[in-house]
Amino acid sequence: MGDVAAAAGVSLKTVSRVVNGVGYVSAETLASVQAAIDQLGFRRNEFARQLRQGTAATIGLVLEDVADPFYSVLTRAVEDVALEQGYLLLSASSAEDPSRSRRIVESFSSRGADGIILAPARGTDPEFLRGEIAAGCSMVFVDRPVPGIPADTVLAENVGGAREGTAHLIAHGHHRIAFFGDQESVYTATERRTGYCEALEEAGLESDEAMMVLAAPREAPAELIDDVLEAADPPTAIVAGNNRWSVRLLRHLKERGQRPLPGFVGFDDFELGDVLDPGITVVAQDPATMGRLAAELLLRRVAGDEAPHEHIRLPTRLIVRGSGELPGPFAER
Amino acid sequence: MGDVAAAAGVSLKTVSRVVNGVGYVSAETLASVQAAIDQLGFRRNEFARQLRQGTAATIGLVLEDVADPFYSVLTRAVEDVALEQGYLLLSASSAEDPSRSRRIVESFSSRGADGIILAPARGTDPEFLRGEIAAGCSMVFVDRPVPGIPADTVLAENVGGAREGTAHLIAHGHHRIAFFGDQESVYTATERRTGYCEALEEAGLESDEAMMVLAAPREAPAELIDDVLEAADPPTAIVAGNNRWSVRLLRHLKERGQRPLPGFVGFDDFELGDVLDPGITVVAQDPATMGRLAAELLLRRVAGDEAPHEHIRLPTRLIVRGSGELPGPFAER
DNA sequence: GGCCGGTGTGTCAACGTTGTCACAGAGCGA
DNA sequence: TCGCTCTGTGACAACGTTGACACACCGGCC
Repeated sequence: MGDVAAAAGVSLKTVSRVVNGVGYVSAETLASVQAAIDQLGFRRNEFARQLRQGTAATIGLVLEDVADPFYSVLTRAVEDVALEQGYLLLSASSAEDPSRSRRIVESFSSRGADGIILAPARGTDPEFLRGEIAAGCSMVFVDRPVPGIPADTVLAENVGGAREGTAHLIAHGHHRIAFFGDQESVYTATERRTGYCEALEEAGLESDEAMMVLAAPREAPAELIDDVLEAADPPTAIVAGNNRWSVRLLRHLKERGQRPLPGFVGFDDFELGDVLDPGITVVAQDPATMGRLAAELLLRRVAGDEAPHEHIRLPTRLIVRGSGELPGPFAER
Repeated sequence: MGDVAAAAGVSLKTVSRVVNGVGYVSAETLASVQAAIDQLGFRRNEFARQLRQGTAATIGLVLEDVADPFYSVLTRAVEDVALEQGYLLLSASSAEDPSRSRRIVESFSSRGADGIILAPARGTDPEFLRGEIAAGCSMVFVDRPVPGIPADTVLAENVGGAREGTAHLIAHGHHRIAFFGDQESVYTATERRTGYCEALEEAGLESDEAMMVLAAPREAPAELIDDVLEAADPPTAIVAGNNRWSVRLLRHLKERGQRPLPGFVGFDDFELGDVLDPGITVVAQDPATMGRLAAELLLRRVAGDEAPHEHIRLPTRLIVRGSGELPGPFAER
């Protein structure tokens, strides 16, 4: 900036005014400064600006894995909001590892993130997060909350959605329904299992531990699935607790050549679910809206909004495509 | 840092030494400084550090759309390399819009990105990129190059892969094969079409413009597809130029209830391609390796590696699953 | 004429860190 | 004893920007 000032024969401050478009600058001064800027290829040094201003117009996004379509769609929505409002977005995958997640949050926060949208990994230390918030880094939780932390949350209607999906199978004549969800320590997994159990109970059906698998879909051994499918009293229908489990199970069923196909309802939609035959009935979430709302909420906080914390529950939507309507043994006709 | 120094009764510089673990500090001084740091919850201000050091240990990643599974997997791989080497990753989707892409690159670069991995949007101004590189921001192009720019590239074997996929259909008795690819201005689209044309030519088949659609898969009207499928001399097989087109076409074929199913080979693998019936034969790329190699290459450049630019071509792999082996009218038996 | 607000420009300090230099004591070999 | 290296610490400037403040000029109004 000094060079530009010298070239244009003005003071540093005047160049600063031109660059930022604030304050009074005469037309001719402006022109000569602009010319000097263009000629020298000057670019404002953001580090110095950030240091001086104490802010970086940056937000962070930490979620389990960008390669998961649920999160990648959410990421894109956050990106769009951030770009629109002139914020830079930092993002990283926690890989569901609390220490990696913590490292990421620390690095974002020390790099001046004004706020962070966080899908907390299971086992995240609440005290740590509390400290970050106290240090001035706003937080919005998406997909999963951390109980007792003063922050906004944007979650899906996990219990209600899973209840509806399960009830849908029951209504089509299934009484013996298996549930496959993520590890017990994952919030959404237990919420959705709760919804599943509620639906069974409402229908007067007994829930059976042997019909519930809670494990990481990527790591669960195939035997775990076979144990359920080949139980003495096997299920006639399946509820998948997330899109990873849906894909895993559908692949497994195809490999087994399972016939007749069990009734199937997946939580969270996934690509090609409509193209499979039968189409896969799902309880769809809306990751794009989730991301957009979280980003807008966070940016409001960053801008100084002190209103009470919001706890948004996004409704789910049952999309009927065939697999959830395969008649069970107790179907009316 | 001043507060810590005061609390520990030492100079600023000594605190700096403790924080960075460089230089000589006596055990007891270290202990008292550490205590002061912990007590005050001190965190180094990265802005000031960056200003002083002139670097931010940051790299950027700009691609078309994180919500596209190809790019989301690539992103995850880049993330992992960056994290491993202590770099922060900035990433954003260009939405295939040159001006958005440019804005993103500028913002990354002015925020001190030491280098950028770029999947250049079609129509990206080479002069602009040249300027960024001259300004000290290393670049690695993934998926698509920008001709004439001094930078490393990591690309897929587009021509060879498409040729192999098309030849595979021909070998199974198809002589009339349609090609659906991205807009003509997209590098990979024309490369893959070239491979497709080469395979036809090698087999002594005539290529027919009416059998080639080059359009954005999201925006192409359904009639465009129907025009091809319902041509006077309709295709018996289809090559899809990317995973977006594969999904679009498979959905379209299902909606039409098209029978018999045309032979089908997709460029780039996609989730559930193996679960569909028949399984979808694809020419698979390896986005994770592409991302990893690009990130490693970029970090080497950032670290000062001045070796000649590398131009890596990642091989593709034909995965046979059924749709590409449906016999065509000229099948031998 | 004196005062005012609007316009245009410059000086200076400060943001928080780290590299350079300086200094001082201890240990040691010549 | 001198000079050397190793250890431990501090003073100070500099990174490039911007906010606070000061100043000077102009036209208009009482």
